[in-house]
Amino acid sequence: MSGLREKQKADRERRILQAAVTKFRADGYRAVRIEDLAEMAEVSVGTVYNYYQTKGDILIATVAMEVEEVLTAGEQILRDPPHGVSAALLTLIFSYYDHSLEYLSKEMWRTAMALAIEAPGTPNGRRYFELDQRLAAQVTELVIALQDRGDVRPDLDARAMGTLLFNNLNQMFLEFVRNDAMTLKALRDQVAAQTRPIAQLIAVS
Amino acid sequence: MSGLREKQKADRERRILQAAVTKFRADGYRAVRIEDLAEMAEVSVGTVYNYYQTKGDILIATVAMEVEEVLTAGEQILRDPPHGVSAALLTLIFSYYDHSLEYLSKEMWRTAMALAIEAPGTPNGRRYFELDQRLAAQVTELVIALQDRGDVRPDLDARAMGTLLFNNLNQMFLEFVRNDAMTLKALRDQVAAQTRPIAQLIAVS
DNA sequence: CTATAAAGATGAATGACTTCAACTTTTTTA
DNA sequence: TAAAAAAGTTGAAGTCATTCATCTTTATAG
Repeated sequence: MSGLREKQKADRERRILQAAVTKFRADGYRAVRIEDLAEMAEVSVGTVYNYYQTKGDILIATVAMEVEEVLTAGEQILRDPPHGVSAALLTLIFSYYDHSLEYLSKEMWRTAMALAIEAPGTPNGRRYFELDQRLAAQVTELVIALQDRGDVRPDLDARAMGTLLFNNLNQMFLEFVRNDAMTLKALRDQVAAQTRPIAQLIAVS
Repeated sequence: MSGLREKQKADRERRILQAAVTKFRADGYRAVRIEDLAEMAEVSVGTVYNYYQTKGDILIATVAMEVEEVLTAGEQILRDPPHGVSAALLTLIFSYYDHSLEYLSKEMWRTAMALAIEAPGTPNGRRYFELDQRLAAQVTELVIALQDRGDVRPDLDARAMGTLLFNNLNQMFLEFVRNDAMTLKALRDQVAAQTRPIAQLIAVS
């Protein structure tokens, strides 16, 4: 029970993921072949498939790491949201957006989102979706916090509103990564224009 | 200038698309090989690629036909929307949903959406998103119509609200096709729960 | 310590999309 | 009508993700 095997396994998985992060960023998802990852990680092609079901799963695993960071940043904001419904919502949303391109390219986002849609049954497809759910839950949490604080009408269905706001910001992010020419500023401005009217409507008069 | 060549080209393209509609529905997108389509359309594999850039483009072309129908059905509703903001919005949204599975399976939708995200630069990738835009515009049109009729507050930014509502219904539809177990009724109920509060907020008191 | 079993790594083989150089058909020119 | 040009078709070859029977390494049993 020395755990040698376990240690070797963990190490191989780590090396494969590390190779993926590096190569995908440098050359783009498409251009990277499994063989390239295997070579960099010093394993065989077959071994890559012992750790990840598909090439897409590897990408989603890298995206998941990034989203985890985004969620952590979101928690900070939830601890003490800015005053004003609109400001609080947009601070959270913009923090998502501002983090999004730190490690991942638009191409990587596109591919990952596409994979999560196309292969919802794979473990990492489910994982991506679960991350989405956690982001949506965070937005809902913020709405509830604003309600508790007395900024938002108490009779509002916070869950429905949180989901709606998240669906909007998520869909707008999708449009952003689809369009290489679209700037982060344009994304922010559009979402602000959509979110502010809602904020006004749900705020206590 | 007999147009024989033109006629033959149009006929081949039609035969390929027809084969795609039939085969994709019957066997599923994945299971159908380009060779199968070529065989049914009585052309060679290479010829299929003279008319469509990728296998995915063929699928998107079939989806586009369906969305065109959905848009037409939506126009009917716009001509005389039901009374009440909530009822009008949900009638339009449900008409989208009810049409969606008439010819296409969830798998086909998933694949098409994934492709449109992943390959935004291809002609049919652009085409899919143009259809999305037209659907969003239709929702916006409805909001404006309700405003003109005096059902919705005149000071509301109809464009922002229309986009937001569409983004929500689109994202919920994505969740629906991602999850094979989710029923059309569950989709309707969830979207209704999200749309009604908004409807109430934007309606004239 | 040796033998047996279990777990995991390996890479050649498979299968499907996509490409492309050669071939056919249609159109234009003379 | 015949030759030349243009347009389009063809399917074999190339590429890359994925699989699987075999081999190697690690763990366990005697």
